Amino acid sequence: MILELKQLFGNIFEEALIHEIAMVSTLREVPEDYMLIDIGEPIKGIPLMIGGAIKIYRENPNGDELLLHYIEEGDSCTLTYAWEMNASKSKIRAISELPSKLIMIPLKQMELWEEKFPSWRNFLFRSYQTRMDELIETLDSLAFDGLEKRLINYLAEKRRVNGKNELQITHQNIALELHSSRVVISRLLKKLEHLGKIKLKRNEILMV
DNA sequence: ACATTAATTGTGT
DNA sequence: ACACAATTAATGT
Repeated sequence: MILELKQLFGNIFEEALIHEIAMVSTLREVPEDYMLIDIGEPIKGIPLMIGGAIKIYRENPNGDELLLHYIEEGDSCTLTYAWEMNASKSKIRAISELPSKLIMIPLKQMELWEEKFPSWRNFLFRSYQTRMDELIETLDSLAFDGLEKRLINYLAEKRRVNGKNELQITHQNIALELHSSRVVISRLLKKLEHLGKIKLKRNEILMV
């Protein structure tokens, strides 16, 4: 685990911190499509992403979900940290998009580190900031963009995260993640296909 | 190989 | 949004 930590965080964290992290944390590897935490579950710790990608969802009381953003290697889920203080129940759902590797840090240690290691405070702060920026971005998109633009963004982001042009996904799934309906997504995708932006197959979308 | 069923996608109203 | 048709994949016999 020290190896992975040094690789990704060697420049950010001091040696002593890396060792402390390695002492108290556990390395987890999860397959694709694995739910790491669901809404309402108690938060056990904060993840440091080593590899892969995780989708973060929000859900309303009716059970409608909405994809908020991804976290990727080098990221942490600082949102969790922000509200872990008061309520220790998760307000989000996290599902792996790819097979992923992550280090789970128990909550207890983290407060100590804030005092002890400036680099840790820094990391939290920076991570927090980028996360907020991302959230604002998706919020803007929700508020001001039409569904078509959101769909295009979604596809582009998915291609980037997966690193390939063939996206294995059903229209129904896209509809759920964007909080739309299947029919609407199908129609928009068809339109995009006619525009030559994508090619549609069953269970797969080819980005051009 | 064939029939049946379920899941996914396309289209009209 | 709803209903239905068409297509494709999965499963059993």
